[in-house]
Amino acid sequence: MTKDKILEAAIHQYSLHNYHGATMQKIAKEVGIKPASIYFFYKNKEALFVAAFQKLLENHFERMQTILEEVREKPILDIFATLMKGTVEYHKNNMNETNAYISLITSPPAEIKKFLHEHMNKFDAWMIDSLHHLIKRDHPEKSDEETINLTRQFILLLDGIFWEINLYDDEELSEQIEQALHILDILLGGNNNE
Amino acid sequence: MTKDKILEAAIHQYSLHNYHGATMQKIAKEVGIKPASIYFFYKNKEALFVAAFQKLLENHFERMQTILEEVREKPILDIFATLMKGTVEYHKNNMNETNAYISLITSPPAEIKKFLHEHMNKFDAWMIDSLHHLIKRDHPEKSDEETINLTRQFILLLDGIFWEINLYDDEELSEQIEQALHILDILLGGNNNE
Amino acid sequence: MTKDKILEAAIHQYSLHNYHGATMQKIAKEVGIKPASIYFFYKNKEALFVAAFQKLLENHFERMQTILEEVREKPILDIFATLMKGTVEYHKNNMNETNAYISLITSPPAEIKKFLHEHMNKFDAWMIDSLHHLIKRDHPEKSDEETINLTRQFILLLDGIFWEINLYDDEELSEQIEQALHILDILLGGNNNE
Amino acid sequence: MTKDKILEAAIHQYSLHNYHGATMQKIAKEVGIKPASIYFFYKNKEALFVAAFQKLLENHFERMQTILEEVREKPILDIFATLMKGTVEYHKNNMNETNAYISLITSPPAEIKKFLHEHMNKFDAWMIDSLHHLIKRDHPEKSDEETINLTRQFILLLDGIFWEINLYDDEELSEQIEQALHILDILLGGNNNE
DNA sequence: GATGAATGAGCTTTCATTCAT
DNA sequence: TATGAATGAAAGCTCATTCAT
Repeated sequence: MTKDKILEAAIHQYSLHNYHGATMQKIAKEVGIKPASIYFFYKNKEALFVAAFQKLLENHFERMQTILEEVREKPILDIFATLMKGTVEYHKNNMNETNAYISLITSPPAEIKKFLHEHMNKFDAWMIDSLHHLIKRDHPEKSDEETINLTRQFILLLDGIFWEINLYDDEELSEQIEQALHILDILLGGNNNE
Repeated sequence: MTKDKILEAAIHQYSLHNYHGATMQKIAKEVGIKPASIYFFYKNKEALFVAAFQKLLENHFERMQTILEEVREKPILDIFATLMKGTVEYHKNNMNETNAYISLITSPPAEIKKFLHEHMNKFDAWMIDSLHHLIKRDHPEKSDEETINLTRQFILLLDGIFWEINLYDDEELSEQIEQALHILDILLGGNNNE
Repeated sequence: MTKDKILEAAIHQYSLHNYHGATMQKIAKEVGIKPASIYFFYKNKEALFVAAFQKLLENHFERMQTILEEVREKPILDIFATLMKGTVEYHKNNMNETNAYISLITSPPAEIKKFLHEHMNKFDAWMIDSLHHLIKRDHPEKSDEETINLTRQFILLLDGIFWEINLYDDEELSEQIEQALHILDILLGGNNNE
Repeated sequence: MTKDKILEAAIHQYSLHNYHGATMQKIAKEVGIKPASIYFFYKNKEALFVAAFQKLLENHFERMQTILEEVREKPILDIFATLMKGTVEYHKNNMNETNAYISLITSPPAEIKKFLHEHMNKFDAWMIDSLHHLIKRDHPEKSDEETINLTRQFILLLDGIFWEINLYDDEELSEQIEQALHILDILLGGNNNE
């Protein structure tokens, strides 16, 4: 559908050139229509991007949910590993969308700020809740506080890896993931691996 | 000096609106001159921003060096804590410049890419080298491999905290820093909880 | 059609002020539109003028063909006279376009140079061929070499007259045309006029 | 002297880009000074170009006088030939100045029009007078009218050659000069081929 | 649904010029 | 003599948007 193609093109152009650089011209060209036609579907540029950003955030959320769903039967350390590697892999393969996501978070247009905040809260709550539950499943001996802390620590490490996607090449990044997983192993009490 | 004031205004406007939104008009207004005057000092917008980005990266480097210099006499865990808190504090107080820095790293203009890469390498090498040396000082019993791993783990946690500056409010961020320091404590064998 | 009117206005402004002085503003004003509208039809100023110059040269060619067509039944000396007078008359009445043509030939913009050269060759070949044929018609006794020389001599005299349009007023120019025709009369062997 | 160098640079830039394209910037650069410095010598751009054009015309006049001076002892047909070849050679070697001269004549800036007209009259009178005298010297049998006509015819052919400098390459131009000299030979009654 | 044609606003940039030094 | 610094004006051009078709 044209309306969706416009949305995707908008995200793509935003990832390449940011809001001011993502012109209606470029978006239209990517879709294969004329700029005037966009106005049939969206009132103006602002409305288009509000829609585009919402889609972007929903995509991101759904993707993380899918990754988690696929590994929830495995032991918790494997889940941690898969989430990290899955995140990296996805972002390496979708640098454009990732950059758009980062741009959006670091300098969100005023119109989307409220929506963005709600999204981040929802996402955070979901992640903490899901992981909390899974950790408990494998480590019923841990207290609630311990479990929550572990969740937070995982998220911290995941965020570290996420940011380093921008900084390191593949090999270095793999090493950093190993470091993260090693830390998680220790935190889970598995450092008695000997 | 006008030339420097233009550079600062360029960084500021870039942090607020990104490259396309940082117009010569706005930059000139911030300096208190007319747009045409900018061209006396810089050939064109691109040249101005190449200069601005170089300055931005150098600022960032110098600042980290300063922070480290001020705490190098303290024990290593304090150094870790100070570096993290110093980084967060600086960025919280200079959100504009931080956002400019993040923008620059996540979507660097083609002209600055080479310079950016060199900078990141230099910065990384300096950080690893400095921390390596300081860890050795306090923990001479650790092997080189252990020390290097520890350095990498610290950097990973620091990057996590850095990215979370964008996501969390002050209180949550403090908690995350605590988590990070707790992990580092464990990794240093501090609370060998046994 | 707007697109054609823009072309004509471009030629006119070029004839008045040369390339740098023929501003999009002035061209638009002459057409009765806004400058931005020109860019709907032509990519930029350069593209507009490439098109304009091509049209100018084609106009010039067609005009000369028309003049020749109208007199081809008359004796050769009359043809010579008509071509000369027709050229002068046209140029006197269209000084702007003539000046544009002269400007174009004396300092052609780089983009049109190739096209210009091809045009001049085509024009030259056509003129030599046409005249050659007509001279033969009236003077079958002349050798091919003589005919070709005569053609060249006519073109030389025509070029002299063409340049003198810029130098002399009407009366003096008429005298010079008389001189030219007198020479041609002699060259055709008609100097036994007494 | 700087003042003269500015003048020369102005002529050169004018020949390359016409009045509007000959910027103070470019002129200054060619001289090796800053644009502001030009204003010490000339009130403004217009004043500079009035001076430049006057110099250009004087140069042209002097050059023609020099050429004539060098050959005045030879027979008249040689003088004709030398004038023509000298003109072509000079212009071929100084295309820039020639183009400036042509530009000036075909579209003179309003301020110089009066001066230009006077110059052309003076130049014309000088040429007719000089040639008239030299033809008489070699052909005392010719009437005044014949001599004047011959002068005019020579000028006509010279103008034709002059214009064709723009149109033809070296070889074709040489041929056209041969044609012109052949005509002049006939007009002088030289090869009364019968 | 889609677009050709048009435009006001605003962008980057150049230009001639000024003036204190 | 010469220039560093500055600017008003205007250049070429882009952009979001409109509207009749």
